[in-house]
Amino acid sequence: MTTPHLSEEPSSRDRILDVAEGLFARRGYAGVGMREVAEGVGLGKSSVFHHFKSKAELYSAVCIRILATIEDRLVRSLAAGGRPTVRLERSLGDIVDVLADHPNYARLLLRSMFEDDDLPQDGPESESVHRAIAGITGPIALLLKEGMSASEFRLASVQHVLILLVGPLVFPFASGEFGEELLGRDVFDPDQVRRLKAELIELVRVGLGAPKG
Amino acid sequence: MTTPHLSEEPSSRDRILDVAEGLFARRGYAGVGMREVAEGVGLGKSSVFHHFKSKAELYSAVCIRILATIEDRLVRSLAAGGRPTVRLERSLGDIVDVLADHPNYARLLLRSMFEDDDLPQDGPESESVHRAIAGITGPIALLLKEGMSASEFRLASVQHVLILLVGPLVFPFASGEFGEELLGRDVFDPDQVRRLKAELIELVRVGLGAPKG
DNA sequence: AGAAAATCCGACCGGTCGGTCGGTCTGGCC
DNA sequence: GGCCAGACCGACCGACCGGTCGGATTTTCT
Repeated sequence: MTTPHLSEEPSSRDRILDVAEGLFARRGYAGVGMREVAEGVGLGKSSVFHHFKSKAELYSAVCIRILATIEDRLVRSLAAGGRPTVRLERSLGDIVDVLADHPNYARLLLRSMFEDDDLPQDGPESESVHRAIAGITGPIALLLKEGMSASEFRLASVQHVLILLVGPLVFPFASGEFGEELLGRDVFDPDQVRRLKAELIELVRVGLGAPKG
Repeated sequence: MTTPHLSEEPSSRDRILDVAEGLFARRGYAGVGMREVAEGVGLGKSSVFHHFKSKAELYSAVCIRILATIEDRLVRSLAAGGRPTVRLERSLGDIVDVLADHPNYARLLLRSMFEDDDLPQDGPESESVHRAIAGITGPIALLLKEGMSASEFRLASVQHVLILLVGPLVFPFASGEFGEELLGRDVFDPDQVRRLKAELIELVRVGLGAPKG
């Protein structure tokens, strides 16, 4: 890999990831051709295969980069301390910020959850994806459990609440036309993001029976 | 179309829809070939094109059938009367039942929300899909508004709450491996469905500040 | 300078894609 | 009988698919 000459434009590898991320988010794994990715970057198709040895590997790399970004933000958000209610609200808000800052993320993540079928089932990169997911869900599960133990949240099944939380967190930013039609505005409009975030946090806070954070 | 000789097995058209529904749900629009659909039904590819003049039309037909099923159930559920809280809980529960009874539905619906891109943007069948969606979201929005006016629900932005509700309703049943790993059990296991439904309704009821229904 | 390594490319491969075509077979109708 | 409409099929089309290959070009190291 060529060393980027100090604060230069991103490497070809990163630009491939950027283009692929957008395309996979819009059209899904099967709907995107490597030729298309290459043209988007301004390279020949063979050059893309030089950086990623298969389409599946490229897809995994895109997913992993997204998951790592979210996990990183989540870890920092949780480490900032506070009561469970405070930490939960801050975490949810921060994840919303990440999703709102990167319009591709929510779609791609949702897609990736049910596109296991046409991907290498047990490759080494699939392992990385699983670890990254666990790195996100794990801490949140712990947080929920802690909050319930401390009687900040009402008692409930942690796993079921967790799987219920993913939906409202991710879906709005993946909903595209649907959400736009429902809100009458672009979902990624800063004002809509703000209101969506507020309503989400309020719904979760009240829904878990937590005190005002 | 051959007249089905009174209470006979489903027509070829319906069997094509059944097969296509499963395939589209598992692998998405671009990931499914018409040849594959035909083989699944036991017909030649040309025969499938005889019943649906294009792949896009077949996809739309599958979506419309699903949306119609849900809308039908929702309308009946809402018509059964009761206070807003009661009607909302019953509606959510009934929709969960539909999604749990048809494992393809949630995935296909979620997929269809962000696969607009590679579909005929403004065809006549896209119109039908939009009407069907409006037939589902509209009544629920009304219900939310009514409940807030009657002070059964806390005041909030109806649109934002509505878009937040879609996530937890649909996502768990589309989550596949992810949900299975999180719960340790198949999401469609009757026991899991029961608990998921209960947690969802509780989360929404409490989250909207509604009294016990 | 010159070798080695990284990057890039055009041409090509077998296979599959959505879709079309001409035609067969069946059952109902006059 | 003759006729027609609908269901069905195999063969085919051009385009595109993921992936490979040999070689050209550039960068880096010594």
